[in-house]
Amino acid sequence: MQASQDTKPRWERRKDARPQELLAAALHQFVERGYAATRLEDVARQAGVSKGTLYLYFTNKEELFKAVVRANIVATIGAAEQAAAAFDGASAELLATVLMTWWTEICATPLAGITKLMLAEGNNFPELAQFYNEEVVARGSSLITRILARGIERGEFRPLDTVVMTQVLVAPVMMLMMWTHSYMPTCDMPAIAPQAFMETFIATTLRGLKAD
Amino acid sequence: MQASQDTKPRWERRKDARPQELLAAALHQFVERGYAATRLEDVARQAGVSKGTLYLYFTNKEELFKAVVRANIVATIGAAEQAAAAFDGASAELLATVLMTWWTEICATPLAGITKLMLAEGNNFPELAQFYNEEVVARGSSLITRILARGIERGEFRPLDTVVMTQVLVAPVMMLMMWTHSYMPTCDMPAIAPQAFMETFIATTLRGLKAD
Amino acid sequence: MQASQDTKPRWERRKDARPQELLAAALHQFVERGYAATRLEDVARQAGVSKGTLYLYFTNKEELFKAVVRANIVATIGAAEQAAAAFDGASAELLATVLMTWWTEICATPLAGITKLMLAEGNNFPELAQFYNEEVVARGSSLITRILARGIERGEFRPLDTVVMTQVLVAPVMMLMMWTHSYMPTCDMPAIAPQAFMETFIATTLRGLKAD
Amino acid sequence: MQASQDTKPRWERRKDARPQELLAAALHQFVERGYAATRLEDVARQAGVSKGTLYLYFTNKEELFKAVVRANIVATIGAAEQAAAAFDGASAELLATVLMTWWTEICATPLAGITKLMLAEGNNFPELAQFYNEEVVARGSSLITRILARGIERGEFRPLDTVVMTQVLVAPVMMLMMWTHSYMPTCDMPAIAPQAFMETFIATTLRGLKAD
DNA sequence: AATGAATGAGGATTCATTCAT
DNA sequence: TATGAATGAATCCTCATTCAT
Repeated sequence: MQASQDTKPRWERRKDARPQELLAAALHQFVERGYAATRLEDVARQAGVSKGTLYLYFTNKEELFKAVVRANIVATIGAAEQAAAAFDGASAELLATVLMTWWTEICATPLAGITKLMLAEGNNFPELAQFYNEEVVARGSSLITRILARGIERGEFRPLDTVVMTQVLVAPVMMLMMWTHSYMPTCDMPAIAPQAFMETFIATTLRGLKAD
Repeated sequence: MQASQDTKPRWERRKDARPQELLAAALHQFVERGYAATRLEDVARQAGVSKGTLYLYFTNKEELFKAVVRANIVATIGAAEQAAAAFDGASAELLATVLMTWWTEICATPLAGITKLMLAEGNNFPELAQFYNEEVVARGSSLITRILARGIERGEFRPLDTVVMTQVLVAPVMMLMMWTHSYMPTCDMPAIAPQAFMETFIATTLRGLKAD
Repeated sequence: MQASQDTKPRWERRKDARPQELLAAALHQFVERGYAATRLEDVARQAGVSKGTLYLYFTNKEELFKAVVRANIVATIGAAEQAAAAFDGASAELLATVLMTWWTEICATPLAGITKLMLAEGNNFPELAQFYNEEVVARGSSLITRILARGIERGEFRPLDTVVMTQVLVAPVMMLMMWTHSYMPTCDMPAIAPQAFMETFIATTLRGLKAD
Repeated sequence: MQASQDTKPRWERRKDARPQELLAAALHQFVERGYAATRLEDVARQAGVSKGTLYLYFTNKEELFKAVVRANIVATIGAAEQAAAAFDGASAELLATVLMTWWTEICATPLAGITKLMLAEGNNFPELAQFYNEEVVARGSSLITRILARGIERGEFRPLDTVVMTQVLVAPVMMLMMWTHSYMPTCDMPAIAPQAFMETFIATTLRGLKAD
């Protein structure tokens, strides 16, 4: 319990790392199995602690899941919001940056599995769906919508319905995440190449948005 | 339960109708809840029978699910295969017909929920995934691939990699089904208009395929 | 099922034969699986009738079992009792005859499986055990006891405790039946030869009983 | 639940004792009811725990049964094997010791009920039958066969077929166990006296085996 | 803070028995 | 008589959650 300057005994450093380890294990299991099928015992085992310990840090399964989302996705969105607010250059560049950040930080990482999970199981867990909507979907969408508005306002983008355009931008990427985390890649169909998909998608979209 | 002029005793009409009623109820529940979360008791209740009755018609949950797929999706694919084999006109028309059939018979009906379910839970039920791959994905993909080859052979379509092109055709539609059956439509984001999506998609694609 | 010269219409002959067919099927299943593990549906199927039909002839599983015992074992005991009552010769011959009848009619037939079944499951079905005791064990034992008494009375057998001697006679044979119907014969141990066992057993016993 | 001087907290003592308590309860239930008819809930209740607790210690019913056999019968056989290997005296004495150990450790205890159970239900549970054959029947038989061979080799026993003789030795004892655990002892027939049976059996057999 | 033993509600499946036809 | 569809109680097993230590 006593604070100390880096000279902490190993078990204490351990204690500080615990939540991180638990969240990492939980992310892995949720992505691997889905929400309902994830057993907290497996999460605990993977983190090297007992099942009971999990409950010292997280009230229940639902809160554990929310914490995973907060620690990873929400944090990333927050950072993006701040970066966007501070950004001073061309809106096209800003948009490209935000989309590529989404790609590199989330889509191309195991975190994409969370998006797939929400699409897949959201109906069965309304509370989770609502949480995810508020903390992730709404904030993320709104960030993009605001960038679009900024571009239009500054005469960089053609005038268009920013909300609809946000959808047009968001949907394909979500679908790509879904796809890469379903069993489909395993099956006979030759794989979709996500990297190429994203690059083409962003390039095309920015061209289409350009004023004149 | 409704009276009818059928000469059979009500009891026997019942027996004939049972499998249909059970399959309908099962489809509804599977689409509503997903595979794992569907309780057979709920399926039975919705069909107006007891739990045990289900087992008179279907060996277990897995077979029930397969039966739902066979009775609906596989049957539709079979019909499409036959129609395609008998078709004599332009390949573009054939392709458009097959895609629109897919749309009207499956995507635009509750059956789309089955596709979503497989994408969502296929990883957790490998046996189901294999079945679905063989009976649905492989057959469906192969049908489209053959139509593309037919078009190229007849000089109607530009020469292209038919397998990759099949993916390009299939993936967006599967994604659309996924989307319409996730909780996302419920959320703040304005809905995607599937009908418009499909029409645009087909028109664009056919234009892109045309030779010259 | 085969035609015959019987004047009755086929379905009516069928009706008369039904109980026999059902009892035969039930015997087969009970011996094969044991009492608890026998499913009435299998009995019905083997007899070529529906499950419901079984209940037209037998109130329930228990009564079906009792009927099997009555139709086979009890009937045999009854015949033996009458034969014994009518018999006029040497007690040793009578005893040998009774034991050999037991052997040929029961031990060496599938009926031995019923004895095994009672030994194996009697504890779980007290009502059945009591029935079997009264109708089979008590009557059978008492028949042998009376033969022993007759032999002693007529000076043919040494005086001895007839009840204990009955046990000595009965137990090994029951054991033999048990043995031949357990899974043990399947296992590595070389098989016991029941025929030789019985012949030796009877010969030895009669020698041992002889007066002087 | 009883207080004790053990320094461990009651809770931990409990944990150590649990498997034993569960095995004891399981043995009791299996012997009482047979394998199929034993409900795991009853085992749990008798051990004073809930259904779920059982599954903390044993994967499923089958493994629970195997554990009962291992902890009791297999262990006893192992001890007998070692004792036999270390034994240095007359083969007749060794054989008598082994048979009497079998008697006192198993036949005369509730464990005999396991033998009865296997004879009674082995046919319905092939996996269990195989396990029991390998771990108990084969090892036990082989132990006796080796003792017979030792006696013959050392000129103590008449030359004879050791495998057949093993059967002659084993069968009656198994039958005795069967008998004492069937409902038969409850019935009208005067009881077999197992103790006397075994003593006579061993004495007679050893006499018969003696060379010259 | 950490443990891990214990719980018990919940769901898939089986089968003796009933009953409308 | 005969059918066979329907029932529902019974049982195995799982897993989120609790709590004594």
